[in-house]
Formats: sequence, C-alpha cells, structure tokens
Amino acid sequence: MTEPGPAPRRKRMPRAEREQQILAAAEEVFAERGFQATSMDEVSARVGVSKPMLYEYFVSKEGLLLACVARIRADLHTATLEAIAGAGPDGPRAVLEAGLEAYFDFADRHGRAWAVLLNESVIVAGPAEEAIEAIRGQQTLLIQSALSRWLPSASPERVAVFAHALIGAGERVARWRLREGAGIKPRESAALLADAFWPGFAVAAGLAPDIPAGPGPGPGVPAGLAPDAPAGQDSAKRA
Amino acid sequence: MTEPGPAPRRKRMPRAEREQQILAAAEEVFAERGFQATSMDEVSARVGVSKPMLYEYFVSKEGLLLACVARIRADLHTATLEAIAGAGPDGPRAVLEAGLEAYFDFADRHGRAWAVLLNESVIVAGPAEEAIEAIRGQQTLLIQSALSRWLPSASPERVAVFAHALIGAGERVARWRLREGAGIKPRESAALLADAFWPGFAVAAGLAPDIPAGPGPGPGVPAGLAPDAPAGQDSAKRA
DNA sequence: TTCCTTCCCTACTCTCAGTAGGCTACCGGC
DNA sequence: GCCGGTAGCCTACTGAGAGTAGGGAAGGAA
Repeated sequence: MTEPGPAPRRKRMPRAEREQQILAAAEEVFAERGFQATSMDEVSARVGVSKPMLYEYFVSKEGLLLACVARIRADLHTATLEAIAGAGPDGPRAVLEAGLEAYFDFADRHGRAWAVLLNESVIVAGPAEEAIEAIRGQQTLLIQSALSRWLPSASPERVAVFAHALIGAGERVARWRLREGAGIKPRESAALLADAFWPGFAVAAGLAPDIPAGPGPGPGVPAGLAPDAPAGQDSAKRA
Repeated sequence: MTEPGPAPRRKRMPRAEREQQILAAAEEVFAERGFQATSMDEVSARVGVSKPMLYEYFVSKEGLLLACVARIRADLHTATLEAIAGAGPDGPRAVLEAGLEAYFDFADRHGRAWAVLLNESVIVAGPAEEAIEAIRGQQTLLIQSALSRWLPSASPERVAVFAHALIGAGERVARWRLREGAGIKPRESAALLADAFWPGFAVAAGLAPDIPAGPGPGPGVPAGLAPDAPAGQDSAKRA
C-alpha cells in the first residue's frame, strides 16, 4: 500500500561510515534508556540497518557499549589535555583547576550520555568490566605521571591513592552536579573541588608545611554522631 | 542412599526467614556474576526454592538487587557510624581517618559483593537508579552533617562538594585496592587518603592558613603534561 | 561479461524475566 | 479427631530480546 516497490534495500555505505552512524545512534539510545533497557533492535532500527550488522561490526551488545565508551573517553581526553596544557605555565594549582573545569564542562555538554557511558550503566563482571576499567586505568596512569612530576619523592602508593581519589571525586561531584547542583557552573565547581585537593597536594609536594592533626573536639563535638563507642584511639599515621 | 523418598518437596518456612535466605543467595550470585549475568533461575536454585517465590517476595530482579544493596548499605552505615563516633574525641582528622578505615575494612570483608552491589552493577535508568542513588544519599548526608560541624561558615556548595568528593574518592580508592592494591592495609590506605583531604579540610575550617597557588612550573615542566607519553588513548588529569 | 569482495538482509534459535493458576503443609477452631 | 482457611510453595507456560545461519546483491576489477 505504501510501498509498491519490492525491496526497501538500504543504500550501501563504506564500513567506517556505517560504524560511526551506529555509534551515534547507540550513544543516543544508551543515554535515553540505559544499557540494560536498550535493545539491539531499537538501535538497528534507528540507524536504518538490520541487527546482524551491529553484530558484524561490534560483536555483542557489550561490544557496542564499549565502543561508545572508548569514543567518548577519547573526546574527554582531548578536551582535558588541551585545557591543562593551556594552564601549564600557571603552575600546578592552575593545572588542577583547569583540568577539573574541562571535565565538568564536558559532562555538562554531554549530559546523560556522559553519566551512562562513563559511570553508571557499567555492565559489570565479564570482559566488559575489565575493558572499561582499562580505559579508566589509562587516565589514572596519566594523572599519576603528571603527579609524580611534582611529587618525585612520594611513594607510589601515595601517588596512586591521590590519582584515584581525584578521579573518584571528579566523577561523583560531576554526577551530583548533573542531578542537583545544576546551578553551579563548571568553573565554580572546579574551584571548590580544587580547594579541597590543592592543600593536600601542596603539602605532599613540600610546597607547604605539614598540617598537624588539629585540635581535639572542634567547634562542636561530633556528638550528633553518637559518641558512645569505645574510642578507637589513634588513627593518624603515615605511610 | 541419597533420596529414596518420592517428593522433593521443600520444607516450609516463615516468610522473613526465607527472605533472608534469598537475600544471602542473591548477594552471592550477584557478586559472582554481576547483575546482568545473574539469572533468577540460578538464585532460586541456590536457595532451593522456585522462581515465583523470588517474585512474590521481591517483585523483580531489580527489586532483588535493591534489597541486597539496601541491606549491605545499612551494614556499612552502621560500621562507619560506630567508627567515627569512637574517634570523635580525637578531633576531626582522627574522625576522617577512622571513617575511611572503617570503609576500606568493610570493603575488604565483603570483597566482590561490595564492588558489585555498591558501585558497579548499577542498572541505571528507571526507578532502580533513583533508589540506589537515594541509598547513597544517606551516606552523603552523614558526611555532610559531620563536616558542617567543623565548617559552620562554609557555603552549602562547599560542604556538598567536599562530601561528594570524599565519597567518590573512597569508592575509587577502595576499588583500586580490591583490584591491585591488595597489599595495602585498610589503615594505611585510610592514612594516605586522609593525607590528601585533611589539609584542604583544615584550611576550609580555618585551622590552617590558606595555601597560595604555588609557584609556576614546578620540578618538571607541566607543559603538555606528558612530553614523553604518546598519549595514545588515555586521558589526562581530568579528575 | 564474469568474478569476487564487501555490505547487507530475512528468518530463525535459545535463554531468561516474568506470570497464571493450582496444590499442600500447617494452624487454628470445632 | 476433623475441617476450613490461609500462607507458603510449585509446575508449566508466555514474550522479549540477544545472538546466529545462511544467503543475496551492489559495485569494482579483469
């Protein structure tokens, strides 16, 4: 009735181009529905191609997700790298802040796709988990190498903890911004987070004197949190 | 010898008890396989009960996951609360460190279940995402209330960023410990992470002088950030 | 034209979340 | 004891969607 013609055959297209098309559609659907609720049929329909194509090009649903993640991570990498390179001459604190700002900015621009692809939908278990962790691990390595430039004498553990802390903090704060802190601009957020990390970094780098373990009970005793358990003394020590 | 009897009929059992059994089995399977790869059939088989039971008690697969998450979160909450209450009299730094140590310790004791239930398997999108975020929010609230005791004059945004940063850092570092940093004890990890956060906190609380934005290019030129690394596919410091 | 590579499709299979509908063990009350 | 009645339980299905088998045609090279 609508289609007198026999075959609605698709237009042929070079592989690379079709791959990009598929990735774009997949990113959309993943962002809308999340990994779990995304069906390969819907992705293929949106591209205007049949399901076996997706499998031909990306092996599995997880493979498709992985490709999306890799792509968006690469973009993020570029954006951040540019930002910190630009801030390089202004010293470590500026680099820290610029990197964070670029990150938040990226998250803002990509909205839900960022959240799904980089943080949440993580499929878990199986090879995909490894792969995603690996992609993340590369950033960690880079941060570590950047850090160790200023912390030449710090132990590897200290550097690693710092790097992972920075990553985790960034992710969570970005997520919070997406959900509730909408009003706060990337720049302000970056400044706030940098305020939290910079002093610790400066101390570790020997740019500032160590800060003693503070006074006893501060302004208000943490009473609200039920000071009743047997005091587990001393938790301060260094590695 | 094994079972001459005819009917493999299950033993009857009060609802609450069966629920606990199911939760225990589910936690096991989720930890082994991840959410995605866990089948309700396997969980039910492991409990020794039929599938419709799971649905009767937990509504859906996500519901089952949610119940597991809620349970383990509650335990974590209790453990942390006790730890920081015990350290209360020793001042903020001790509280920070004690809380972190309790967290890492908890993660160690629960192994993969912790990772899957609290961080990874998150299904995303839909009500489950909300529910999981809500449970997490509880932890954030705990930290925020503890923080604001010492930062009475800080803006809410600053406190929120601090709290989320702390949570994100904790999660990420714990995950790293689980995967590679096996040798590092909870106590040392807590000390290292506290070293990263404490100075920033002390500055914000007015317990230490502000730390200026440091010198220009430090020990190593921050130019490019990675003069050597061919930056194939990693990301810079982003966060 | 003919061949052959690359791109693409229809039409399945199989696993698994979720459901319909019924049975039975146990706890009262008589 | 006997007789409901309810709470706990099960077998046997449906439907959706991931992944596959096996073939067809466009377009370039010879």
